[in-house]
Amino acid sequence: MPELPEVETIRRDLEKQLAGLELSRVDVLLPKIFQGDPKEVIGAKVKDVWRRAKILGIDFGNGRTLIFHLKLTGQLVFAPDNGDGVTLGHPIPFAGTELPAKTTHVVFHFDGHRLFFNDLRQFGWVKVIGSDQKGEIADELGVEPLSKEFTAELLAEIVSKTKRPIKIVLMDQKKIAGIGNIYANDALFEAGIDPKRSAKELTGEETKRLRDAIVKVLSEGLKYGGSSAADEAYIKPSGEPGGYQKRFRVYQREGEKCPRCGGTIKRVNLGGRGTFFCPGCQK
DNA sequence: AGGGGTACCTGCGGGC
DNA sequence: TGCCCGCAGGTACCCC
Repeated sequence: MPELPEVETIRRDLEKQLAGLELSRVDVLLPKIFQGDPKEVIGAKVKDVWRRAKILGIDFGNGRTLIFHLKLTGQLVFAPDNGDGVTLGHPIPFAGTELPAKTTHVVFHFDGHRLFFNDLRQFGWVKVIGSDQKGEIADELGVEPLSKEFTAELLAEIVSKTKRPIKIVLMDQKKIAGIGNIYANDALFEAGIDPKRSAKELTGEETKRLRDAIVKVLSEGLKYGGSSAADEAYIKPSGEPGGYQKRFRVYQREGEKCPRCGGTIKRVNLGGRGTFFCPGCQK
């Protein structure tokens, strides 16, 4: 699922691919996922591609901005336009090689290229806003974990305010922005902390370890171009998968050996979500 | 106000 | 074989 490293990978690719291109046409195939008027961005040129938490934004020269949330199964695929549609060199999850596919909900036409928004589960969305409204989105979200503002002190302050399980807190976008299930599980393993622990009970030493672990796993996710595990939809705009799934520490590794102590990785349910950890070395 | 529960949606695995 | 049920999962929204 697209979390901070996946969305940032998409952003970096799209920034190069879309630079200076003019949007000539928008096909909205599933109206409920598109909010606002697509006509407001037609004829405008791409000015900037940005990310905040798991939200991706495309600023246009006319003062309008497209924002996307990929939720669980959203995909953005950028490919040269050969007329009616696009044939990819390799199949992508839930869409195959021919685009638009059944899961394609919006098609953005640029000079000689198309950007496809696909989403199997239809939880994701696209919205047209004024570029001056970007701040309203940012204000509702917590600290960016890969920014210099994300210090051990700030994390200590965040965890001190709630008794909820630490894993739930890591995934709370209003507190820390961009961490989802994959990186929450792996960061807690890296820090040696049990995901069920009450946030406010963490010691200063544990908070420091956790801060470093979050930065480490997110940076590693980014380095490998995100995570494209089995049954996950995420791919880069080119259609290529990421590589972090090969480096999962505990995520989706129930029953396997713990890479640190050799114990067995367990799965429990926390806040309705699959939670993976090693009882042997996460205390 | 923090926190718990539920809906949104589709494909798939398990059970019979 | 094939159908049906239940489940996964990020976030918004409702309610206590």
